[in-house]
Amino acid sequence: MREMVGIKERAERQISKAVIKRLPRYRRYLGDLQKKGVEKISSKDLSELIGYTASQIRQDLNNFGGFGQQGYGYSVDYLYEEIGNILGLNKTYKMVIVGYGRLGQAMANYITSHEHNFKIAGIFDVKQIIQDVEFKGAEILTCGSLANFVAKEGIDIAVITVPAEKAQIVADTVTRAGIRGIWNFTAVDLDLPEGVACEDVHVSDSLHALAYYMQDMK
Amino acid sequence: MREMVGIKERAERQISKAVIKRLPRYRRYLGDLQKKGVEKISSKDLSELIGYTASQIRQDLNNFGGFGQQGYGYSVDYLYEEIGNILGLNKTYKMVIVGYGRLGQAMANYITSHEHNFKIAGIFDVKQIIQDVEFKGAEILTCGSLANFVAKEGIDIAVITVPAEKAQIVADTVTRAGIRGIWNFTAVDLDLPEGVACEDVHVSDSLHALAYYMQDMK
DNA sequence: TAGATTGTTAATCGATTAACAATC
DNA sequence: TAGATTGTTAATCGATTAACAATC
Repeated sequence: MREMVGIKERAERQISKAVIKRLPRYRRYLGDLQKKGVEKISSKDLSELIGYTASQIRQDLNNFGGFGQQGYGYSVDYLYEEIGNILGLNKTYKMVIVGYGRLGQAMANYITSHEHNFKIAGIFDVKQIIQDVEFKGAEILTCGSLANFVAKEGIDIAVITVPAEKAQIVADTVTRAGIRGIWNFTAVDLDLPEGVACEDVHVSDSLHALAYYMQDMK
Repeated sequence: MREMVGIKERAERQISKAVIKRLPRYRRYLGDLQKKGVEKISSKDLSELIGYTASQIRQDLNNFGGFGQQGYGYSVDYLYEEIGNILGLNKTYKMVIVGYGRLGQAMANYITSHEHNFKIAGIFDVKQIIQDVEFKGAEILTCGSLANFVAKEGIDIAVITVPAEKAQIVADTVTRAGIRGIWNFTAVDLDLPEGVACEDVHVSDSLHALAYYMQDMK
């Protein structure tokens, strides 16, 4: 009886943000190893590579299951795959990019060439863009049709690369249209309803942290 | 005697990354309040705005000094300024952008229009770029002249927006030329000597974390 | 089998929150 | 002055590290 409570608690205990932030990094290093043809790795060796303690690596992974084998280590292929599954990278996601300035273009490029689980279904901008009217199969449309497009096409993620002042209104629009995730590149913390996931890429905050650490240096 | 040890320890104790990451965010909210003409704010009210506990806000700030006034709260102007000082935003920084693809262009735009403490002194790319030969006063040059430029101009920060494969070699180049900080946009963890600060903007990791949180939702 | 290395529990460390005396 | 709110100490909570039994 006590054991069952323990198991239940584990299953329901929600994983801390710190752990989740480390998962893509593990996966990245495993991908590199894979490319080098490495077949297995121990938490100790991975630790030296990635810079977390072996203990932390094992703890992190065991939040989700036992992926290793005693006396052997972890299969690189298998662990790469499993971390992908944990992250939800066994699915594909339909995206819209909202704001097709240089940053929007950069992200469109990046996603199509490097993130094969993420498909750009549409690109939106206030301006009707003349040249480059289609981006590798994705339509480029004006913002007026955004809500409709998201709802009709069942878009999962909106990439917000508009000027900061327009970020919230875009978020409201896509939220009402049923978006499930927002990838926010503006220097604004969006106000979102429950059930909409959001990841912020606050470049400004990052730059200011860099300035801080540069002082420390000298 | 015991007290002095206490004081010394405080002065030398290094502030945790978690605290530093929150500082730009505090400053951002204070900037917003400033624009709205708000003159003072209590840790309680700031807490409601920003989503950290009042206790945490006071703890964070008191790592660096007592910026408030009992019974009153914090002066918005003064605290904004002080956090800027803590972050090192009372100085200006000379930058180079290395890699002038769409992402490099986006960051050049962003920095010149929003980050007035950061000056782009030069932009570098493998290709000799014909049109747009100068970017608001910054020269656009080929990578061959990068090392020389960094050393001669006394560049503080290199913004690395090249393809991942070239990130480390660029880092080595600017490091040898005496750079003090690197703002890294590639999906690579750079190997850097002591004394060079680095901030990573790993968009891929961010996107994969988003995928994770979307599962949770539904 | 013996050696290696995991999975997991226990110990430690650090960060967050609570509480309250100091003081504006 | 009385009320408000900080600065700071103490308590709590959570995350990381250490240790080791399980086991391949």
